[in-house]
Amino acid sequence: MSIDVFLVDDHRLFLSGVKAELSEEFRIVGSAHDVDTAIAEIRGYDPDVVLVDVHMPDGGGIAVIESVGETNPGVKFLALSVSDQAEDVIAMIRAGARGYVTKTIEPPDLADAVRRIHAGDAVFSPRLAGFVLDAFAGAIPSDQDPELDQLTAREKDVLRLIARGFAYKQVARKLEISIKTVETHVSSVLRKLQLSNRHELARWASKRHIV
Amino acid sequence: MSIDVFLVDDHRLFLSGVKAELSEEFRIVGSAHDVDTAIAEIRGYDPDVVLVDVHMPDGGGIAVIESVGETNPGVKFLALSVSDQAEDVIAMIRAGARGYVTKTIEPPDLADAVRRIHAGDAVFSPRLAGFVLDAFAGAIPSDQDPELDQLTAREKDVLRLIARGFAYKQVARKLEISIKTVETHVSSVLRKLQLSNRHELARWASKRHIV
DNA sequence: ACGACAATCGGGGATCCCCCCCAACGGCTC
DNA sequence: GAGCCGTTGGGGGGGATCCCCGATTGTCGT
Repeated sequence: MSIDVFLVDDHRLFLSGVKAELSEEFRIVGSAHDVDTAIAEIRGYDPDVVLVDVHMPDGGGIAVIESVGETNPGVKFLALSVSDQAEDVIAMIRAGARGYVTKTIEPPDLADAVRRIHAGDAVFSPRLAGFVLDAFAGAIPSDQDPELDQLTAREKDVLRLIARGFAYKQVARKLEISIKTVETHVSSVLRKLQLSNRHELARWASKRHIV
Repeated sequence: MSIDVFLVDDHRLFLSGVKAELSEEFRIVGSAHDVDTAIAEIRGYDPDVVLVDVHMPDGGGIAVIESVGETNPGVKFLALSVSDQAEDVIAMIRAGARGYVTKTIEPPDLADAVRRIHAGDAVFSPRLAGFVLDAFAGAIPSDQDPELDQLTAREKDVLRLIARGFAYKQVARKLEISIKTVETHVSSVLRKLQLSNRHELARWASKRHIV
């Protein structure tokens, strides 16, 4: 029941270092130092976990994750990089990586990370954890705004549609009421929320993720 | 150099179970089974890690995390709950928890989680990891949209201001150009992005986090 | 030198948005 | 029943937006 691990890194020295450190505990089924052979070999071996470098020629780790992900959805990826840049982390997670650790990691911690990735965990270096948490927290505010409570049900209906960019006429048609009624509701909403026009209203709504 | 842990759970049986399992490895400096005493005692003990239940009377874990977070920013929180509902996870992370695990966790894994939380890691149950990753991936698209490349520099300037809710007149004043020029740019942008009016444009921009 | 294009500006007109005024109906509370 | 409020609708006016037409300047590449 050992875990099959595949390594991808364009620095061969680093590759052999990782291999040496992990081979005691895991079965290293293979390794590659460029994107194309990595994709081909991972498809063949179908390992449990792939450690993949972020920055490589010909597309980097993203290309590997996206290509393999389509054919071998069971393979889990752990990004391993010198970079702790937000955009790199985001890009890898978007591509489908289940974790991201920097190369400053200690060998025992890396082994632990591989185990956790295989168990289904998400793994991030301590420094990146806070960043990921912040982004996650900002992702879906969604809580009840007390300001929304001052609005009546119908006003909220109108607000939602206005926030989506519909013209008064379209809102009227969707709610099956007259344009004049839509105007009345919008006026009430603007007054209650202390806004001056529908553009500010749309902005107010988008900031609150009311869509 | 042992880790000081404080426990908060309104179920005393569960509380003593956790205490029994963790007391070998960690120093359990105290525990509480309601929100108010939890807040008071955590402030006094200033532990390294607090295990806190999500659902409790008088505000639940959120109240504990938010109150203590203001006075003792060094305290790290691990949410421990029977619920794996997305809204619970989001609420706790927003409050300031550094991790969230379900109570189905095995004792050794819980001990491991406490260690990782203390080390600065973010910890999530395997089932929650995918959810958190998805939310994170959606949080900041931010990558280069190929559609943005069709726009000229000036058009993007105008787009940014329109997206912020400014009227043409205000955009004109800010960019020190005529209203007519603003209209021309907006028209080009609308045509290139296949949108029909400035409201859809504002929405298009807000979805892409162009602000 | 010529064409292509970005950026600037304008006229005119159709439509949309915003804000006043107003009023009717139903439901609720006092 | 009288009053309050939500929801519905209307008139009219002034400003904002959108699209059609046009134009000039400057830069860049062939």
